[in-house]
Amino acid sequence: MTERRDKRQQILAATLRLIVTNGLERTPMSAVGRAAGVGMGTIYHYFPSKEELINVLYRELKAQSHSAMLQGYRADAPVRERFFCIWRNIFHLYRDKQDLYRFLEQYSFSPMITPESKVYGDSTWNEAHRVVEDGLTQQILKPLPVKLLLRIAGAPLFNLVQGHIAGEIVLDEALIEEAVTACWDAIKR
Amino acid sequence: MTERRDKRQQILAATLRLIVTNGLERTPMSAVGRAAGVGMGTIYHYFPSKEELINVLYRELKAQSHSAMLQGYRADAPVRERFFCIWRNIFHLYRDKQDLYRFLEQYSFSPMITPESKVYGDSTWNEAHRVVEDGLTQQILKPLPVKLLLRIAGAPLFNLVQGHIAGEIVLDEALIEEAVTACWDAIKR
Amino acid sequence: MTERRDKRQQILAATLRLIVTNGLERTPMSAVGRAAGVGMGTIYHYFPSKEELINVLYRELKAQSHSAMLQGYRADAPVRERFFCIWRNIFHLYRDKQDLYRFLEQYSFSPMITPESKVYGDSTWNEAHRVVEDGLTQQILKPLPVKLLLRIAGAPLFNLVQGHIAGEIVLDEALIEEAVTACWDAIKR
Amino acid sequence: MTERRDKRQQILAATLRLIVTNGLERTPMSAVGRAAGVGMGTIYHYFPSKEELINVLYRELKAQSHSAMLQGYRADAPVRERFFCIWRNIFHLYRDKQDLYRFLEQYSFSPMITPESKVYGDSTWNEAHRVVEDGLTQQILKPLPVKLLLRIAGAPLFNLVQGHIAGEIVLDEALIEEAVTACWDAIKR
DNA sequence: AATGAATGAGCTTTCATTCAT
DNA sequence: CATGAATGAAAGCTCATTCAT
Repeated sequence: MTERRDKRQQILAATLRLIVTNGLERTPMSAVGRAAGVGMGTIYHYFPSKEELINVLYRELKAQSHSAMLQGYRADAPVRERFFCIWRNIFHLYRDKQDLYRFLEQYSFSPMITPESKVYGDSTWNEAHRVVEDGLTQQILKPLPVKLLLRIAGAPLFNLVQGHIAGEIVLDEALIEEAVTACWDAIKR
Repeated sequence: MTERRDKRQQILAATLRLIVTNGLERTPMSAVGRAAGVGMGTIYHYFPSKEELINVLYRELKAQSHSAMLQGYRADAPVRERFFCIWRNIFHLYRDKQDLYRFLEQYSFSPMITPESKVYGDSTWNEAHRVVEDGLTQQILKPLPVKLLLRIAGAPLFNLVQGHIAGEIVLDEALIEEAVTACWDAIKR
Repeated sequence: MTERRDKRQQILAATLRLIVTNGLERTPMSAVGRAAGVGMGTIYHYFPSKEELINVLYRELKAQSHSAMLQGYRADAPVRERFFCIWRNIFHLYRDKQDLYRFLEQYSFSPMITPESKVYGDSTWNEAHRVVEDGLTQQILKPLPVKLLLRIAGAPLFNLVQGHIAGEIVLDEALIEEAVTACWDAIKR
Repeated sequence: MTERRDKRQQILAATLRLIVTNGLERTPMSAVGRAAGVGMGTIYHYFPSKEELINVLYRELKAQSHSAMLQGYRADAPVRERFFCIWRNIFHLYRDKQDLYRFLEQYSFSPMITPESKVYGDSTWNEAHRVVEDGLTQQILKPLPVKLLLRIAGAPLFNLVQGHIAGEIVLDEALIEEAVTACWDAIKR
């Protein structure tokens, strides 16, 4: 039983590693098997196809983002504090788990990710969504569509980590604080 | 010959169309030929390989962004006005040429785009870079690294158009104005 | 598994047969697969590329020549007898395994045969080399460089089999005896 | 008119050069055109196909061999002298025109050379044939089939030049003399 | 006569998936 | 459960040949 989960996890971990390194189409299933230390056919016991393997990986990473996002989160705190908590968490997550970040960055919009997975992925943002709604209700934020506010404030999360990976900037605690503040400033009244 | 340029342009146009529709790896060269109305081998008269074709396309689209970006731009205008001009232009461009937008969105970080092409693309931002520098000098903007400011204010350009394409929001003139304002608010003092 | 070696051998045999019949460049890998009774992809389990397949074949045939060459060979026999033994063996081998002969004849100097394979092949001549050296030491042979003597005496091995295949001459035992004598006469004092 | 012959010759020369360097199948007609300084289509004014081009080249080189072979040849000289003259000439020719040598070595038995060309090529040896016949009549040579004698004595012509090109031996005048003697010894009574 | 852009059949090679062991 | 040899469709690319100019 733990064996089973182990193999499954090994396969997922190997897939993530290989894909961010070599790209989706340059990662044959045989290479995944080799890197995971299992036979190629074994992968097909856990995942019916490469596409499904990728989609499962996508959803697991999204779930990981989701729980990381809510570390130390208190639903009863003021809007601004909740916003800062989530944004900080995401910055830390992406900065520290670059494989996760790179995968989501590159494949979130790939045709290989099915609409179902995308919908699932969107739900990751449920809590952020709620924060923004509350901010609107309390008239703390600009009176614009929620989706718009979320995108405006959320976009830099990806973009800045990219700058970090590229070596353009160094996302230390101080800079993350400035960045979150900027995100907040963008949408606050 | 205009003929010559025609064929080249037909190939590039067909490539763009097919790739944003089906994805890079599901766009065989034979399909490009068919869609462009030329023989498959003809593509190889104009581009030495699929990789180079993609990179040329990338660079041409970047160049297109660059010139669109500076429509109606006056270098002697105040910083805020220059910022608004560029940001508005990009929003319009991406919103109205969704193929261009989608391509850059999906493949800017693909391993198929060479580092040379990426560097080429970066120069597109020269003018935006200058605007931010001027803003810093005049103490209009937050005292943070230029690269950071650019990424914070630039990230929504992509992200919002995505929302527009997904049908989540409608990027009309009013909303673009709000969005540019939000971008500005994120980095202004 | 004997299975494994079987498939490998089937592929090599089919390759040899097809190449001597149709030529290297008119032998697609698909035809090799068909003739060997295996799928085309299977060939690539055993050989990483067409080039390597050809080189392996080349080396195996060279090794076959090598062992055939020393049938009934006695290293303590007189130089002349050792020379006759080796030369007779080669004549017989080439005459009776024309595919082997034709392959070596046509592709020994093809750019597809790598220098490494060529070096490997050369060692086949070690024993002949030794015979000639002994002949020089014993002053039975003309006082010329070993390499020169070997080439002078060795050249007809290929050329006569060619005449046999072309139907110009019939390499029966009597004629082989004459031919070996002629080779010997060419280099003896 | 001379123009015409010039272009034709340029094409043949370029073909020879490219083919011995890169191999027959890695020498596209476009490369021939480029190297010959003519358009690709022009080649087809002079030669109906690549195959015919190669065959014409083969026959021209054979003709060149033929005339080189008879330099200073006197049909009324003694057999031994005539033999030495022809053999010496061939050695010199091959040694000094290595492109010619390499081409004949590699492609004489290629399936691309038509039977007609091969027959033509064989006629190159007419005079050598006559010498051997005379040698037989005068009972100077071993009583064996002419074809056999020719091959035994002729084989080293190719093989030794190969050693020269490979750097194993240096075919200077002295060594050529020894080699011709060895060829003669092989077939003389 | 001379050109070289255009063509597409055919090549080598890859890889998701199956299945006998 | 686990394996990995076997498969063959499909990819990128080459090049002999044609033909409009």
